[in-house]
Amino acid sequence: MSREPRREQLLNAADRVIQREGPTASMNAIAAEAGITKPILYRHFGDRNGLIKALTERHTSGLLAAVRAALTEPLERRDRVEHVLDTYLAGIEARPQVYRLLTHPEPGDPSGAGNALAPALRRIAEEITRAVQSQVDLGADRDLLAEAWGRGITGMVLAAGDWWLETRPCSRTRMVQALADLLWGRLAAAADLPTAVPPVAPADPTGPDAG
Amino acid sequence: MSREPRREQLLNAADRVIQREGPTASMNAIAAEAGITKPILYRHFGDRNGLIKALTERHTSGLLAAVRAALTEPLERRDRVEHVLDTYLAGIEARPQVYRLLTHPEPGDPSGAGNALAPALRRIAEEITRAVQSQVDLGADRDLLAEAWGRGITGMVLAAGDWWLETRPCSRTRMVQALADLLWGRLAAAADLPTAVPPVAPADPTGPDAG
DNA sequence: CCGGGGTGTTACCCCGGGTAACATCGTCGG
DNA sequence: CCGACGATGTTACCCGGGGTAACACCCCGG
Repeated sequence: MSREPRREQLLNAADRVIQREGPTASMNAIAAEAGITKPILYRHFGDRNGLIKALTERHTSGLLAAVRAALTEPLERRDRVEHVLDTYLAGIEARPQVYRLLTHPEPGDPSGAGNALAPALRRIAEEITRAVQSQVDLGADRDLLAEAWGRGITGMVLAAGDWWLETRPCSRTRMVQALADLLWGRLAAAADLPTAVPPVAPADPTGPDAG
Repeated sequence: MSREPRREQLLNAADRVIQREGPTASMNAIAAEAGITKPILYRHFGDRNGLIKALTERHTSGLLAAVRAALTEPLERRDRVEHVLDTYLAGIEARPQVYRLLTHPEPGDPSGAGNALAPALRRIAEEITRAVQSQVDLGADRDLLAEAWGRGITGMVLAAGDWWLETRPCSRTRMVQALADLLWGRLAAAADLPTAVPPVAPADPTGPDAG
């Protein structure tokens, strides 16, 4: 029997374990779930990273395709942005554990690691960059701006989405609005609040240094 | 001799090692750098997390204080935002390894882990939230918006700053401008590019061939 | 019958976090 | 002076996880 079908089975098992235990699931646990032992996993995937990569590749494709589609939707720009945001949030909402796997960079990878954006997210960032470059007239700075914004927007949605998933402070729709408003310069446009604090010490209920 | 001074020495050693090897440095390595062995580290810090926490606390205080100061600078809002962005970028530029330690969540922490924002960054996010709440008139949604934006902006700067540090595509000043422009709604305000691509065909970096 | 490519196993190595048990030094109190 | 305590430090070990070596089975085509 060709190797592919088995690979799929093993990936399914890995998926189940990670769904259950999160991205820190051990190779032993995954092997056990598949009803086998470690060396087989290593035969198929080389090392843990290979397994994770194969696993993320599967899920990434879906989310990435959805985002890409949303990015080229023929809508007003604001609506299109909202659509993209909603697509991402809906994706992470649907399967949180998978989402964690995708967004959480593998710890054990010292190869120029430490990147804030995991591979899957980097690809989303690239999509955004491409979309901005091809859709928005930004003058001479277009390349720099598109790249910086691609990363920036992705990081923004990552962090905000993470918080939203954890605390669920509002509906998805409202969250989409909040983020789109930020991107739309509402922070810049809003009026100043009557400055209650001169230059020093605000009355701070929580206390600045919690020891 | 009281315990504090030794603690400081050990933290200094840990600092040196991490400066050299990055956040993945082992406890053995840190102990060796300090000229001692592991159990002493554990006596002082409980576990690796305790060590890391103590270490980050030191560095966080500096960056956090700088950001906090920048957030309350008596400037035009745009200038203040730029000042905050510049403060952060300058901070991570000065000591990249420390920055990685601060921004990279500890992998082995299963306690509600997986958060996109490491503790140090979460504190920065809180500062931003507080600043927005107290300075900007956002109407009824103020709390939700301030919280979401605090996280979002932090994540944006994290991801974009990360990319900037790695690839150095431009000066710090220019990067600050790019991010401030994004926050100022330049993405929303810019004109559409003549849509050269109907539904198919990938983006063309040499310029859209408008037919 | 043989051989190769798939399946699987047990047993092991290495390394890193974490701990137990033991030895030493200096200072304070009787 | 002596003992006790609290710090210093040590060696040696446990555990668990990634990763590998060596061996065994099973089936199919030549």
